[in-house]
Amino acid sequence: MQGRLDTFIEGMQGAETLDDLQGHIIGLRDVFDVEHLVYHSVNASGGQYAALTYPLTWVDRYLEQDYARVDPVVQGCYRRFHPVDWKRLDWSGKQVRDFMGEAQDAGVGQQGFSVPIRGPNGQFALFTVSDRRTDTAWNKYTERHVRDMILAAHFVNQKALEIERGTDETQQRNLSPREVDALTMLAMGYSRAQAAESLSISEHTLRVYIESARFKLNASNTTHAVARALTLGLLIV
Amino acid sequence: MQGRLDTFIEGMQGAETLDDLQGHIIGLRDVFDVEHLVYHSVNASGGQYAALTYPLTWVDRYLEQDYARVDPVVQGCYRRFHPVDWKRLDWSGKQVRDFMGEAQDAGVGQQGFSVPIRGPNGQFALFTVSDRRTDTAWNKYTERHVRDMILAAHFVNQKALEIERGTDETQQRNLSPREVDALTMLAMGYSRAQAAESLSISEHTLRVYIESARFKLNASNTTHAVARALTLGLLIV
DNA sequence: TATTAACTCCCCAGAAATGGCGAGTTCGAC
DNA sequence: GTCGAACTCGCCATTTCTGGGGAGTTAATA
Repeated sequence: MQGRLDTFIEGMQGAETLDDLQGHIIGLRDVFDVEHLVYHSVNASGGQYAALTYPLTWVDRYLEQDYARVDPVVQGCYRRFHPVDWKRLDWSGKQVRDFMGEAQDAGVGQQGFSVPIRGPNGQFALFTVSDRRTDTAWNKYTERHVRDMILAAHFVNQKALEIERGTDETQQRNLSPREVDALTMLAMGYSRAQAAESLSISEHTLRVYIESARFKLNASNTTHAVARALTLGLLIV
Repeated sequence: MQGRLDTFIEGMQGAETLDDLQGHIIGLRDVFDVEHLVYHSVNASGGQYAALTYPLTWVDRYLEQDYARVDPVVQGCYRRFHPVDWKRLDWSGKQVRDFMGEAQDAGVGQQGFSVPIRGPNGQFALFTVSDRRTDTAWNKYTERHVRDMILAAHFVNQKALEIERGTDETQQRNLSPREVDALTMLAMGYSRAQAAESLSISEHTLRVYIESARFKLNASNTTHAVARALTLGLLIV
């Protein structure tokens, strides 16, 4: 496996389009010897991109129903750092059970293992393998291959970012230190008056920072600006 | 190396305090056979934690001068996904050159290679190795060990998160679906009126959601509530 | 079935944020 | 040495939020 994965990563470097990547994902499924393999990226601008081996009808259904808001895999990985076995997630709740039922019917294996991946500007992606092995076989399988999956997740995401924006480096213009300060205070719950006092500047100056930050972030109001700054990883609250 | 890294990762699982981790970091330097090795995390609560082999005087100086705002390694990694060789970073600019001079004097090797790591809630960390090898030797070294460094970075960060908050999973407070909807709309920049229309409810109802969310999140105003929901990973914008 | 939580609706007054006007200093970079 | 970008200050009118009341319906769960 180690050798095949290395070969795969090298081979993937040639990919230049998202279609190429989709092809590699299918190849990767064989390398990992599982039934399904999914790479799904959500960037902070709301754009989604997926390369996967699930049936397309299920993908359509998933998007149409906005199942990402229910899917325990997405919700669980979003608040974890380390990869997680689907069995460890919280599957209680009516909506979730209904969702799971549908997913089973659609042919998604009952076993699954997902690796959360995060990139600059609040990018979030998932690398998932799923299968029908028994619990014991699956435990043994995942234990043996966690590291391979972490690496595969990393390189697939790196390639996807590179394809999407030409490089994996983002060209976002930075907020000035004072703009960061201002938004940080607001994110901590201070009112404008309190924030201004905290920073020892006039409330008006504070407003200038907020507005220029709003402009840079393309935000329509203060809350939006703070939200964008947070999801872009610009604030350390 | 592969074998020694595996052993290291297993050994590190026993670490229970940050001091333990510091010890492992020193051990890891030998595994990687470099002069310095640094793990530096900035968690979402603003606390910083570092485990490293640099001289402490340099660390103090770095913190005191808030050099993270200047350091091209931090700045560059912050907007990249893939690990990066220090040579590829932008070292122009007066402040940066001064900083580099000081770093050299402090004994930081001229060669360096850093892996950006991101966790839930905007956590950001760096895993860095630095050395004094020649350019060619360093290129060969980094090329051979990128994957090892990615894995080491992952597991060190996972351990650090686990130590810091007991688990790598962030705590969930249950906002109701409508509360999530409401905060999501606001985080996307909608005004209350627009959000209410989007959700097909009266503006007043929307207010009820915002206020109950504010209460649950212990937030002092709408912006704060949205910020907290985002950093708690409750919203996927 | 009982109970809890979520969901939905309405009014008013005071507090806070926004939009639009302008202006001077300092610092590093080209 | 000019240029741009960051930092700092003020006022007024308008819009938007917040805090304080109260109340009925559905859906899940114990």
